[in-house]
Amino acid sequence: MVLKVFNTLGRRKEEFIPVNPGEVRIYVCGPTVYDYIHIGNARAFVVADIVRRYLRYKGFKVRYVSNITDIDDKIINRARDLGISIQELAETYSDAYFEDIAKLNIEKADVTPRATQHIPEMIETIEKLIGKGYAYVADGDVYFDVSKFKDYGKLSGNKAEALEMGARIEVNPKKKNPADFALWKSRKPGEPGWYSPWGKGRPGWHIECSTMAQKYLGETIDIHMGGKDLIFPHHENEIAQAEALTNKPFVKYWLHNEWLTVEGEKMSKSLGNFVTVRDALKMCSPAVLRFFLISAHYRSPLDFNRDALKTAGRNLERLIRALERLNGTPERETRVIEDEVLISEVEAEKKKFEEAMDDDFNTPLAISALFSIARLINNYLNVNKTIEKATKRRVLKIFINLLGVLGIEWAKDKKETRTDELFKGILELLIDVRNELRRMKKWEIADRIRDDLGKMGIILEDAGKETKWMIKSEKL
RNA sequence: GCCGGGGUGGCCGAGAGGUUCAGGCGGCGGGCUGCAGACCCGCUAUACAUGGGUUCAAAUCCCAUCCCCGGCUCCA
Repeated sequence: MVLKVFNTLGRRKEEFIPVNPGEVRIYVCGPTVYDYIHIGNARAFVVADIVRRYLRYKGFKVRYVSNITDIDDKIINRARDLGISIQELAETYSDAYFEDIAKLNIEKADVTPRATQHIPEMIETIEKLIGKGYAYVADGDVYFDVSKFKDYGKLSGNKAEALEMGARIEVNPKKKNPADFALWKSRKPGEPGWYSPWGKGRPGWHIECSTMAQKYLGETIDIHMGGKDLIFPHHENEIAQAEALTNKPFVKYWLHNEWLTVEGEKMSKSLGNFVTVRDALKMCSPAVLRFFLISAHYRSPLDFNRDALKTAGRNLERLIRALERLNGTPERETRVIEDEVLISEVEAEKKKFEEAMDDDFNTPLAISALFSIARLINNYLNVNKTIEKATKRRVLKIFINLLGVLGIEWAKDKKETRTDELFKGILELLIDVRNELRRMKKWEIADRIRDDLGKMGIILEDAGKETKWMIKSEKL
C-alpha cells in the first residue's frame, strides 16, 4: 500500500518516497522553553509522534530529531521578569516539557539538540552564507538577504514584495529589505552573548533549526513537521538558509497541522484562554487527552472543550472495554467457524485502518475501524463464552498494535487502582454479601448497596453470577 | 491589501463526481438483565452555508454571494 502525505510545499497529496529507501528522517520543531507547553503544542507533538509510529509500523527505520530552543527573546524576557537566570528557566521548562510529553506517551526523540549547544555550528553556517553572498553584516547583526534567494516564498506563497506591503512592523534601518531576517543578533545590554566574528551576540531563531536539522539528519531530510503557524516565516526562512547553503532541497515533505482552538477561539495570553497540558490533565487522563487530539484529522481545526473531552473519554473507554473483555475471556483449544469469521473480519478492519493511515494519516477514519473491531469482539463474546486460543491471541495482537500506532497503550492507561488490600477485602466482602442478598431476592438492599457505592465512585456491574467492580475514574 | 483554511444530521467528525451517504456521542425504542450497567439491534439520519452553472449523475467540479477562522509580527 502506498502512503500519501499532504505536502505543504506544493499543497497537494503526494506519494511518500523517502530519500533513502527504507529509512525516514524526521525533524520536528520543538518548544521554546520559557513556559509550560500548551495543548496546541501537544497536538503538534502528538501528530508528529503518530507519523513516526506509523512509519515504523510500515517497516521504515525512523530517525527522529526534535530540538529545544533555549535561547530567544521570550526566554530572556521571562527570565528577567522572574529574576532568575536563563539557564535556570530553560532547564525548568525543558524538564517540564519532557515530563508532559512522556505523560502523553509521546516517544522521546532520538536526538534532542539544544540551540545553546550548537552555537559554533550556527556561526559556521552564517559565515558560509556570508561567503556565498546570501547574508550581510550590519553593525554587529547578520541578516539573510532575501533578494538573493530566488525561491523565497515557495513554501508559504508569500512574495517578498507583498510582505513589504503588509508589514506593520517598524522598518529596521539595518536591513536592506524589510523581508530580510536576522541570522545573528548583536547583544543588547543585559542580554547573554556568545563570541562571534561579528561581536558578541546570539543566533536568530531560524538558523537554530536548520543548522541542527542538517547536522543530525543531513542536507536533505525527509519530513519536517510543525504547526501551520510555523510555515511563515520560520520554515520559509529555514528553507532559504539551508538551500542557499547546499543548493540542495532541504526538506522533501513539509507537514503542518492545523490549530487547536479553545471554546472556538484561538489560544492567546490576552484572551486568558491558554490551556497548558498540565491544566488539561486536571480534566482528563493523558490517554483521553491524546485520544481527543487525534479525533480530528491533523489538518482540520479542532476545538478543545469539556464536551469534546467527555466524548473522547467515552469513545476510548468503549475501545478499552472491548479489549479487556476479550483479554479476560477463557480460552479453548478447538477452533470453530466463528473464530475463523472473527479473524477474517478483524483482518479486514485492520486493512481499513491501514488504508486510512496511508491517506495522509487519517486518524478519525482509522479510529472508526477500531470501533468496528470492538463491535466484532463484543458480538462474538455475546454468543461465545470462550474463544480459541490462537484466535484470541491474533485478535488481541492486532487490536493492541493498532492502538499502539495511535500511541494508546492499554497497559499504561490501566486505571491505577490505588487501593490497598484492606479496602479490597472489605469491598469484596460487601459484594459477597450483596450477592447473597440477590440470591435471596432482597433486591432493595442489594440495589441500595450498588447505588450507594456508585455515589462513592465505585461501580458494580453484575454479569450473571459474577460481579465486577471498578473505581470510576472521573478522568476517563 | 496580499496569501491560506473552513461551513456536512441534535453534537463531534470522515468522505471530495455515481451502488441504500463512515464512525462515535447524545436522545428514543427494542433485546439481554430481578432492576441497573456493560453489550447487541433499530430509529433519530433521503445532512452537506446560499444562489446559479457544468454533467446522465455534485457535499464533491466551475462561478458568484454570505458567514467563520487563520498567516503576512513571537506563536504548534
